[in-house]
Amino acid sequence: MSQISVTLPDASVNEYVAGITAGEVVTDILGRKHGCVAALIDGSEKDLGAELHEDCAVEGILANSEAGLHIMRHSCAHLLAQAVCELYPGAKPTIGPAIENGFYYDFAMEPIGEEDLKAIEKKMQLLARQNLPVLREEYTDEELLDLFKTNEYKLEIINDKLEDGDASTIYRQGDWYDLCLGPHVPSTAKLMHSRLLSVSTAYWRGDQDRESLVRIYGTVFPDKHMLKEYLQRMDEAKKRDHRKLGKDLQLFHISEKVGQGLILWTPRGSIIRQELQDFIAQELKRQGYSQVFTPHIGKLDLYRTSGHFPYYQESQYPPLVERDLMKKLADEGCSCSDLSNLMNEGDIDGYLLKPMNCPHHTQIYASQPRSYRDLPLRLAEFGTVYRWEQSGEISGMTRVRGFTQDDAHLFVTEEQIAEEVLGCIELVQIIFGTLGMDDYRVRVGKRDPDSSKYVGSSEAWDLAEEACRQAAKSLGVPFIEEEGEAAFYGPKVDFIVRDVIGREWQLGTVQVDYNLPERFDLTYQGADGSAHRPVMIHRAPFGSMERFVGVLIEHFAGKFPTWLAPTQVHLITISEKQIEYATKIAGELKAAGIRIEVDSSDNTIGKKIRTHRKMQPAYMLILGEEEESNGTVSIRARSGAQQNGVPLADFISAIQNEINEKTAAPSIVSE
RNA sequence: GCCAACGUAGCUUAGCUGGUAGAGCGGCUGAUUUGUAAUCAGCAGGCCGGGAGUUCAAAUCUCUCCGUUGGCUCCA
Repeated sequence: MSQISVTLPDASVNEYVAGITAGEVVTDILGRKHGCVAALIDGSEKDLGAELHEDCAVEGILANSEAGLHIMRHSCAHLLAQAVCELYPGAKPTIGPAIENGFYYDFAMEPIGEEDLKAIEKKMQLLARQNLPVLREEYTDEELLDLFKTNEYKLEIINDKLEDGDASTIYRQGDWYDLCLGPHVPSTAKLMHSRLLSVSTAYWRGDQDRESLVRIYGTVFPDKHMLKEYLQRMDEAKKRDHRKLGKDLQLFHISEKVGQGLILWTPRGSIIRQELQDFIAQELKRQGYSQVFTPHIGKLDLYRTSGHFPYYQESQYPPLVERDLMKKLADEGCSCSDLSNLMNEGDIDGYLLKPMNCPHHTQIYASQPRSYRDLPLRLAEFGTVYRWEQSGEISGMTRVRGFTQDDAHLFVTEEQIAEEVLGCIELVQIIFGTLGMDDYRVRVGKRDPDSSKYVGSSEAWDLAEEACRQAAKSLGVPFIEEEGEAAFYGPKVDFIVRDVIGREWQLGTVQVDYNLPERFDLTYQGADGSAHRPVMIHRAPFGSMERFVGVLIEHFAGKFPTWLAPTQVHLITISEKQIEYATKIAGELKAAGIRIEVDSSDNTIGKKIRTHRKMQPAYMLILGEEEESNGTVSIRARSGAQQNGVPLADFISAIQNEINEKTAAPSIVSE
């Protein structure tokens, strides 16, 4: 019997009999309770059951490693499919990959509800307990086609693979098997700690025109404890949902009567927005921006010139057409599609709710002759724009149909691009830094080389993409470049943050645009006396006020830093005897510019604290006999920590300092 | 837009297979004057998302529209 040399993770080499399995090697080096679900053989992931016939390097993949979790999730998707197939004999499994934090599996079957998940879960547990070995089996193409002959989805996958010349294998557990490349855990017993999370639907192969399938999401962990911890974390996350907190803290409201995706900022939410706007306006002043204001609508022709009208018609509110013209067209028997054609051709004009601010800003630029000495010209506006988002996409404040961008357009010379893009990016960093948002990623969006939706010359695109890449590089944080993520008019640098449920939102964005200046024929006179074309930079550090505040609510879990808190200090009297004292203190705080609320009701102190905690003021001041006779206040922090007997003047100067410094969390009371 | 689930007072919710609504919180009114996460009592709030249908009878069944949620698709 021949021997093979197996290199171990510590670089030592062991001799084994050829044909030994990876699992046996792992057991040999780590012991029986090795906690591995698969193995790396010469760097590629394989089953523990894989036989070794040649010299190689072997390393166990621990269940609680990233790679190990991924394999478990994938295996658990199989377990789910097995359970579903046993419970619903008509169900046809399609695909079921591991995803971040879990897995899903899509089935062609009759719709099921959340309540059905329990039974499936139970079945999975049962199958896990049976400790079914998960076996890899190889078949010829013909055999594979035969094995899956009743499942047209699997057949489609197999046929695609055959076209690509790829071989495939199946994995078997008990009587059930699935087409899969693996690797998988050695037995279903590794999948005891799973949980099904939700059921929804998805299209076969993500194609709207194809069948819709039942998708079941779930997750799995190596032990009970990790599963519990994960579920608790998800639970916590749900409590932070800005849609819930927005209601509880009275920050915004969406009325069916006003319309889907249209945010009504209530007084408390408006304070946050206003503070943020003031903050950014201050930075803009420092960076040499000019404030402008432009109307909410513009002529269709403006957007024909900019290209937005033809490019993004399906995501715009329909144009407004003059009443008399409408009537005339109607009398002439003009149909809706005729009208649409007339508008497309430019034969009739109308007005559009602005989907962007840039076209308006180009007209401010063009309002007078510009010299190179005027550049860069930086025009800033909190501009409200309207986009007809698909109804199913609308959600809370993060995906809406009307929103206000903290927009600006910089008109620059080509030489100024790099520096100005950098300035924009720094602005984003200042904002994110101040708010303690450090969990973001940066993406340089480039054009998709295979698509024709882009405008402008290829040379201009190359230059612009390079400017964005350089700017992103200078950030000192990792960034990725993604093809196909550019706007139709130019490349961009996006700042993407995650919400508590793990969804990603694009917030800040900086975009280089060679296109609009061309389309609007914008020029400036150079030092050489001839006309040159400026370049436009679009940038919005928050992205939109709605989305930003939505994400911010979740980021702070409603516990805003003092400078943003809708009410900063709540005054709580112990009894009616202190009403006068509370009124006096309230007056002084207000005079100091602090946002307060006074509760002098006859509720018990416990009740009042309970009630006011919910609104998350930065501080509560407790006012009783003791405070009144000493002329002091007792400060209660959100945590419950308290500092008694503080002179009011001391508190005022401390909180003012905290507000001016935009301290990330209230910190006057030491814990 | 597509698929699915859901929609009962301001909020959270009870109401089984049809017999026209119950509660807690909040609100208001009293009593109470309180030292740190719910003082007691009383009162007022509902066209059960809108509309249509089936039925002697609909919050409960059917259809349709609106909205919400979870996904899919999309996101200048």
